[in-house]
Amino acid sequence: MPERRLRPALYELIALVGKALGNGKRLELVDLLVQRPYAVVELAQAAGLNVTTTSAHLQTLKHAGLVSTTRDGTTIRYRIASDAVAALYGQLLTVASTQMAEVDAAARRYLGPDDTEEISRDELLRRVSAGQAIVVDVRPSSEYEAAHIPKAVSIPMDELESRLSELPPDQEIVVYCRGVYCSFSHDAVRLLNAHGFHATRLADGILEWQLAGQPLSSPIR
Amino acid sequence: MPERRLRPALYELIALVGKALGNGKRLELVDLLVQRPYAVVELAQAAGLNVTTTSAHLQTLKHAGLVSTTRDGTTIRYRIASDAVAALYGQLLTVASTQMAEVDAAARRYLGPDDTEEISRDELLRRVSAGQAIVVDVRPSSEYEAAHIPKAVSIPMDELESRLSELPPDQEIVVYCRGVYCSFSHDAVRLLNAHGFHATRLADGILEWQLAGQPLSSPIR
DNA sequence: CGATAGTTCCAAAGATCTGTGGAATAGTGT
DNA sequence: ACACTATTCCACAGATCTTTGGAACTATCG
Repeated sequence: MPERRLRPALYELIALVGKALGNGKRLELVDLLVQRPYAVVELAQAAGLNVTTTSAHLQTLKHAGLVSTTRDGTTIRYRIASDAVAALYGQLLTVASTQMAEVDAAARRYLGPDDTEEISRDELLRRVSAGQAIVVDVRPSSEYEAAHIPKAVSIPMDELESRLSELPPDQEIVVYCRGVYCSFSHDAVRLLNAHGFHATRLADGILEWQLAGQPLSSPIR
Repeated sequence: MPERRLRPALYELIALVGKALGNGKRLELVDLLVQRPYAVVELAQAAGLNVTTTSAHLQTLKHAGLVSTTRDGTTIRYRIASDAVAALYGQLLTVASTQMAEVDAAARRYLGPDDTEEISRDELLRRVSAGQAIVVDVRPSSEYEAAHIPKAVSIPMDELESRLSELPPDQEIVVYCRGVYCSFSHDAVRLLNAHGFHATRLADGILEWQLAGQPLSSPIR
């Protein structure tokens, strides 16, 4: 049994998955791809990278089995390879936020002051089914179209200020976005409350919603 | 809002967790630490590394929040930081094995031919409670002592051949070890069957058993 | 208090990773 | 076939990671 050589080789291969998750820019890409399939140029712009670099990162993710591709004419669309990958990413975020104090500190800096009220998934469901609250999805509309929380309406963050009149002034508004570290929902709650609405936000986002096995609405399914 | 700089910083911090999982030797260390707390010298020997390198890897894991330490006299014992970390490692193995064909191939090379019968966790429980089978834990006895499947007996792999007389020749024997990629159980089944026993193995190991929420026996708990 | 065992710190060499322009490739539409 | 768009391949410079001996710490024990 020549296992003295085979075991390190096996673990080195598994480590490719870890390596793929070991770069901030790649995590930003995964963060987007968990929401919906994206083309390379879109990802490059969203992550603030040039296209060549983005392509290289995507190759890394692909070799690690985390994403897959489909050709659509001249563009190539990358998507998350399976639900197991989304679960892995979610678990990575969980570990990072619970085990690393620095992550928590950086998250607070990024998301802003702790001045917004958050509610749990169950609480959201409860308030919505009681007719107490309406749910607003502040992600880009393309992500809303890919999948969203049932009954949520789509008002992308960058349109929110100009579409305030569509919202009820006397009903609670629950906003949500991509995940725990998505800043849209924090910003949205601040904006809404500044305009006299009663807004709260889902504590995490649609990633965690999905991983918890909650139902989603999506066009084809 | 200067989030243009804060978001990359946040993801770069989270990526430390990925980086920590992005090295084969560190994964081998995590694989051991999931079983029980270990001292640095023990880990160095088990992973085939010199102590300095092992210490450096452990620092990396610690900074990523994956392991924690306790001092015990002059030795420092490393342990997995939380169940969430074990779950993350388990999910990493799941993704690697389901999404990367090369991992599967390397696993087959390492674990040997596909000549051993495997059974599921539920099947193990069924056969044991029906009195059909006995369960043998072939991990090192120290790991058995830390936690094991209820009713399992401990016969470490390197003692198995000399302790065959302790086993019932006419009853099914189910062996298990650390996890999916642990070779002990495969080798044990081959050895037992070669000596005329009827042996099968648990498809994965105690890591997956624990992550599935199955009960464990351990001295203090 | 000096000797010892276990661990970490330090510095340096070699390997690997990251980001970048420029060139190459693969479909689309004219 | 040609121009055009989206993506990937290539090569290189700069940064980061890995491994290793040797020195420095820290708790224990005689």
